[in-house]
Amino acid sequence: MSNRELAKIYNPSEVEDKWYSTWEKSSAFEPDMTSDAETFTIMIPPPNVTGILTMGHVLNNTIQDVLVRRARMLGKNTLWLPGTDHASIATEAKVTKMLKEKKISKREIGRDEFLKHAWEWKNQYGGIIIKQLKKLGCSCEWNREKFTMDEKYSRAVLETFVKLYNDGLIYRGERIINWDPVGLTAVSDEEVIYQESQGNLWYFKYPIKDSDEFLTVATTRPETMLGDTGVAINPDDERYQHLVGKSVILPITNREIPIFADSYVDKEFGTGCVKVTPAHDPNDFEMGERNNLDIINIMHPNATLNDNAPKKYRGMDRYEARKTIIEDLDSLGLLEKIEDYTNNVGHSERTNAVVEPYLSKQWFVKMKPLADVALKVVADGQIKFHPERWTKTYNHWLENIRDWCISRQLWWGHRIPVWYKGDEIYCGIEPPKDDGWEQDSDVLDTWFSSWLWPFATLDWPEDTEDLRKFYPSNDLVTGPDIIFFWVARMIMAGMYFKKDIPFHNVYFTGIIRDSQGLKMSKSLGNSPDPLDLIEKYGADAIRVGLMLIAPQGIDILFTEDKIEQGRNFMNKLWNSARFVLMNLDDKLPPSLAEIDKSKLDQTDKWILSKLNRTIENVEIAYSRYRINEAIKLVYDFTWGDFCDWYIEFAKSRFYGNNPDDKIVAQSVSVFVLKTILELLHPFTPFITEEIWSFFKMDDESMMISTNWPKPDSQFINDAVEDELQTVMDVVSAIRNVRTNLNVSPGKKASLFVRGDGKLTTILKNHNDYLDRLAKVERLTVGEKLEKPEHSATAVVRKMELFIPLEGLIDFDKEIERLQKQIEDTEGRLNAVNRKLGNENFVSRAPDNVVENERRKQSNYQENLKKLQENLKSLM
RNA sequence: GGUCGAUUAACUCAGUUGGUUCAGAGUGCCUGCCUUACAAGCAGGUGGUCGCUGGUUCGAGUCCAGCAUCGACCA
Repeated sequence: MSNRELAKIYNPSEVEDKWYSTWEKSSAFEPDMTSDAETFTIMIPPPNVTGILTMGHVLNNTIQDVLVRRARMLGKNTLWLPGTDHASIATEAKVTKMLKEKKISKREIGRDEFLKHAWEWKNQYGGIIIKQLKKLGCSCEWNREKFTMDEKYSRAVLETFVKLYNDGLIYRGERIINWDPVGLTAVSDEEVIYQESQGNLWYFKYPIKDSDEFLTVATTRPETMLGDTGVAINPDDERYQHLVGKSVILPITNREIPIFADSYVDKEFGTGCVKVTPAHDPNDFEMGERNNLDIINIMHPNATLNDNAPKKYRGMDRYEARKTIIEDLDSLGLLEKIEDYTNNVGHSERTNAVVEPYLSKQWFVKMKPLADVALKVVADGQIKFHPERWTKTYNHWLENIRDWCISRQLWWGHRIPVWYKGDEIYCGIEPPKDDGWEQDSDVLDTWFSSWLWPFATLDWPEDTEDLRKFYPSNDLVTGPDIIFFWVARMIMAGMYFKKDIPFHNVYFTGIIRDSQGLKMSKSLGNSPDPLDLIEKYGADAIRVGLMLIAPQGIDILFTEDKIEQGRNFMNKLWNSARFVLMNLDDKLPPSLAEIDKSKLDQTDKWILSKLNRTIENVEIAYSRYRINEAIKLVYDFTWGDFCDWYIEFAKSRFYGNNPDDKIVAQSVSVFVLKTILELLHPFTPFITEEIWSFFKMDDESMMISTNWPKPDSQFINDAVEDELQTVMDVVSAIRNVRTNLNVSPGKKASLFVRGDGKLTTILKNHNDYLDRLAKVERLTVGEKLEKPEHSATAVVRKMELFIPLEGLIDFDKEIERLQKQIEDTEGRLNAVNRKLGNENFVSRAPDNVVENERRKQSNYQENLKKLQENLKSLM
């Protein structure tokens, strides 16, 4: 114990860095490799190496830290493994931009030189977010920090590629993929974000060959008509049956293309005739395959028109070409009409460019076999989702899974381990030995490395001790927005490569929004910098403020006053500790275990009962992953029970003249405070460690490695809780009277209580407390006591309280007050009477429920009678 | 169009298995207090037909159906 006093106001910045480095120095975050204790593992969702801390990260990582710190206190061998991913597209874009500013062209310097710059950039700016997580208090095991492009990790990525290739689950194919014409790379289906936009539907007339007739097609992308190689109609469509087998002359190009029937065509949409462009639309591509159509690619990778287009259009951007083609068809008299049309346009997640469906040769993973296993382990409960409803989304995606395009036309990432020589293909971790081979120039999708995160971070495929000890992990905490990108794929990878689930529980957080309900984003500028908030309020305040409003999987509207609530709570806790400390003698009191239990005051028993009840409920909350409930319980206990009542009760004993009792009060205060610190530590690590240092005994460890409190049911005592509740109700009633009648707070009053002896004895026994908390100077009780003149009245638990306030009492106010109470009681009584008047209720509801209603009825009746009598005596 | 959420006090949100103070918390607002832990505080108070309409039930904020509004994801 230290003799220092606590400052009047808690100052977080003074203590946070101090404790963080103390923890790090003492290896508090490291697991014990010699221990046989049960392990607890969390793998951090790796933030982008280019990223900075957002409110989303704060939410997510606070939850992880809460789980991890509690597990550590529960004595588990705990590993929270941190790291970052290489974020292929984002990083490459950033580095390219940086080079451009230095007038260096990526293409000119070439791949190797570019990668040198990229690594330099990564080493210099990457991982800022890691330092920020430390500011937040995250107790990650930094010695094991991983990056998805570490040497060992990269090897794991290549290993999985080669295995999947050899197992026939990876193939190369020419398909329509989502092409990002700005990033100049393919992206997967999941990386396309659809946004509704106001467009048009253009109706074009295509002349039918050897006829004066036309056939009208509708399209949202007129420029693709240059690549049309057919026109399709539904086979059941009576209107066009006669045209099947004939052909149209494609305007502008004057190419002859067939009219054919395909059941894909929707009779109701547009005219029921569809222009078919196999090289530029996935559905058209499939129709093309079914019907042996030509494939004509009319675009360069940057979405300008290529040499397959007529000369006039070559080199035009797709939108310029669109405009020109519409004009040209119009002047040919082939533009029938234009309709407004709302369609969903796909944008690249990274560059926001409009994605072009584009025919291209790419690498794919065959997903069906992987998906089936992943479905099973969630369906049979091996992996649980919290909240559970996300399993529906998960199942739906997996049941309709499509193959995963994993090649990216980028340099920053894991280069595809495939080499070509003529028609020969070689796939292996090491390059082929002989000459003449050329490696595939593409890299792999970043998610193709992060889906291995749960085990590649433990140095798989090596059979390491870490891997044996810490896989599978326990909990994954992440946002539902990456359920497909990451969660589902990790489950697939775990089952395929490790033959075991990667984690047991998945906790899906909500998404943080601003007060308008908008998603926080850099471009909107509506996201506060968490570091500013930490600076201003302290990390603990942010953590607790956020946890209080973060129910499972529900979006969170963030405003700074939530953090203020957290800060206020920290200050309250600080001051309660300050109070306890300043009422100790020179040393810590004996521990609760050393105190003779028969010496405990009723208020001691009361707070211990409340405390143990709280611990029990906190346990239940954790078991259900109700993190917000757990913190709320501790918050309410600390503020509402310990500070508002127990400490106030204890003042009588601290300032009284019974030294033995004072020591008991000290012991209980310290015990309860320390238990609060234990319950709070996962949420507010810094302040609790700081306060702990003032109260810890010499043989006790740091807060971070103390034991998690166990509920002790022998302390739970309904009778004592009820007894103290009576006292508290009387105190509240007197305060109410005093305030309403404008009695100055310091003025002492007498109290006369008429009521049952059993109840009034309780008040007698707690006379001191009534005095201290309600300024009751003299207490008189009796079953037949006369109501003193000029007294205000209140009814509490069938007792009538009379407070003589001669000269002070304002009769009108008192009448008003009583009338209000009468009205309130009448309302309650009516409700009960209605219930009991219902014969069905009385005969069919369980006895205890009916009994309870009867008890309420008689209470209300009695109270009402007393209130009415008292009112009458005033009128 | 499909799936899943949300709708409770002026605001932001809790509310488990339908039944005990279940109609709550924080913020705001009103009144009074710098009461020797804390004004980032204390005491007291004002706020609500629990989105709408039906149904099940002795009993519905809670379960079911439909509808409305908002949102997310998917097509």
